[in-house]
Amino acid sequence: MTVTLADVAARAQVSPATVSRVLNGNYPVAASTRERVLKAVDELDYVLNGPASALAAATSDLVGILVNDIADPFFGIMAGAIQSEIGGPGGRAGGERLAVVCNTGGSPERELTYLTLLQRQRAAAVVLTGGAMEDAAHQAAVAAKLGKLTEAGTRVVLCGRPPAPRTGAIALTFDNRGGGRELTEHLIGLGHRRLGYIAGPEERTTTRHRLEGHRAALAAHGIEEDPRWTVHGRYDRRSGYDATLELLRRDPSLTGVVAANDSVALGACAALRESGLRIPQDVSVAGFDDLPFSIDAVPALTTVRLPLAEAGARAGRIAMGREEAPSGGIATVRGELTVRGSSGAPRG
Amino acid sequence: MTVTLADVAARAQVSPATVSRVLNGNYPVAASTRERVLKAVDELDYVLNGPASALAAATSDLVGILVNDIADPFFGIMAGAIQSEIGGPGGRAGGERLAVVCNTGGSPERELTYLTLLQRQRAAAVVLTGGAMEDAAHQAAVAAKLGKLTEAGTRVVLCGRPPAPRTGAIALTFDNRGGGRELTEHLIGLGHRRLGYIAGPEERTTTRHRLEGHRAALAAHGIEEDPRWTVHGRYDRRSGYDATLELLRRDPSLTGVVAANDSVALGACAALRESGLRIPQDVSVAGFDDLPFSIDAVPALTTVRLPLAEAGARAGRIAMGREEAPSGGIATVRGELTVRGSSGAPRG
DNA sequence: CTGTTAGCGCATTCAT
DNA sequence: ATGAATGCGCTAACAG
Repeated sequence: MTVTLADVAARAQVSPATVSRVLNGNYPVAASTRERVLKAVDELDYVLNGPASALAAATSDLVGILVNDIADPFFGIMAGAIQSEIGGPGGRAGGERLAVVCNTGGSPERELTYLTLLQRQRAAAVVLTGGAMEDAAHQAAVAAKLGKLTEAGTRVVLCGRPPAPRTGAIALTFDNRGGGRELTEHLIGLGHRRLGYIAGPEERTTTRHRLEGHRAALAAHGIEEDPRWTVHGRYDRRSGYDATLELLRRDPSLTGVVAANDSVALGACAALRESGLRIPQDVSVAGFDDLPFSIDAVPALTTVRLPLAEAGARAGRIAMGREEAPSGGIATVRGELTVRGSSGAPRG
Repeated sequence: MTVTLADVAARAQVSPATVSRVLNGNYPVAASTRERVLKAVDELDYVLNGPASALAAATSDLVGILVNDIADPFFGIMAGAIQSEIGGPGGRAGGERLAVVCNTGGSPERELTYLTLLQRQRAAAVVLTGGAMEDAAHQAAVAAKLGKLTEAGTRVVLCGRPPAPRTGAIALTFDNRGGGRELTEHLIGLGHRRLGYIAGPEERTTTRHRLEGHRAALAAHGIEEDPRWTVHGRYDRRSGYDATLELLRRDPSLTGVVAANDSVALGACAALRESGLRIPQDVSVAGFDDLPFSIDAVPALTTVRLPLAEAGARAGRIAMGREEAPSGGIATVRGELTVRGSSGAPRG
């Protein structure tokens, strides 16, 4: 019923081994026989059995990419760049790898389960993107899992994620702290002294680092922070909207709102506008990431541009062994302060 | 070196068969022995070999989701919904399926290659999202491939894509034509007679259907279309920006711009604004899809809301056999006209 | 350059 | 309820 390699061999009048060799292309085969084999493959409409092949060769062509939220372009852009370098269909790499993205939805359990599933499949490589959860138990579990993966020969790369020491994983981490600091310093430079901060979910490295950068800037300029000025939420628009209303309620005298990311900033803008406040005349707004839509906000968002596509591409190349890993296994990717219309001098 | 099922069996003092049975859970096993086995699994830190398992069982737990552009939330939202229903980690389905999304980048070759790769892996199901390429040869090739997949027992579901007759694939198609028509009728109702249209890439079903709806509306109201009023581009912001400038150059008297989707509409807004035109007082703008950011445009975008998450979830359930397929294997999902501030009466 | 031989690790009959 | 035996389809030595 289902066509096997043996069928192809019979039709091409060669041994199964020869068929395997022409299919894998990593062994010398006479041009004439190769053609005969290819012809038989075509005629029989044969497709290689992936599991059988993986079992026999003890390796697979699966490459996993883990993302926290596939609906968020932040991850989509990275994932797309990684995938294009993995070389799957149409990629430059030639080999036909199955680059697949797995959506954890920000859930620790799912992250771990996906890692196990990928381990099961004997994945060739795994790339984890975005911030990590800060729960100690979970971090330990992930680290253990990553250690096992690298030990088993799976290349593991972290992209936009803090390093995982002693796991063998290569890390390309974003300088969220530095970016956050630079951004807030920009606002302080404009004269702001009363800044609200809409943070991401607690227990996330990205959230913490960006917030730390913000606070470092305030401290460096002798500005004492009011506890009312910080609100935690999710990384989405709605969260920014709600949090901004809350901030306004707590302290109407704020002259600026710094958001965890661009989506949150967009929600903040909406809330301010609906509250009858002008941006930036009454309140300045800043985001983070510089996603494509940020330039279309009105006014355009001041933000920190993260080279998501570049970082993803590099992570993909490293995962494929086509680029050398950074020395020490860790490289820091910096963001670039991008000033646009949403930030200006404070009122009054 | 690597732990196998046999090792577990030895440690638990049972036969390999028994270990297999407790792991798969679809066979009666005494509670006491089950515990012993599980304990051994835990102690040895055993992970099932996916390829071996798939080979022996002749089925795999892989489910593929094909998207045209993973960086576009249009696809991200659908993919996320599909994945959550597939039941992978944390999904409601219980089973541990590896739901993976593959990014074709809109390339026909990649689409085909991914399909082949998934076929190789003996995927349990495949969901194809978004519009299809209209190249006849490619469509035939895809149809043939889908036929083989369903024939081999892989469930194939099309989500937001036209039906593929005689392939055994279930289709949940979006009513792009109806949505496009309704949208343009809304503008005509406001008094518009000179409407520019920024279409997506040619040779894409989505592009054609939306454009056909637009033209049907014009025809129904006796409006003759000027060939200068239609421009083709990509489904992104930049394309909308460029196309709008081009439209303005060709005919400055246009009173409205209808865009292929929301991202394009955002670019159109930017171009209009930079040209000193007010929205909607000077020119009305409309998008399609109602992606999350559309409500944050200034003014908020008039668009057609597509229930992406709902459709994706349904597609996922059908792919898992947890929901009955629509009668005839085809269901049409309608969009909903969503009027917001970007559309108004024409000037003058 | 090509054929032969032996498993890869597991799921499944068939027994018991 | 459990064990023993067989083979899934392929690749990797090893010969020649």
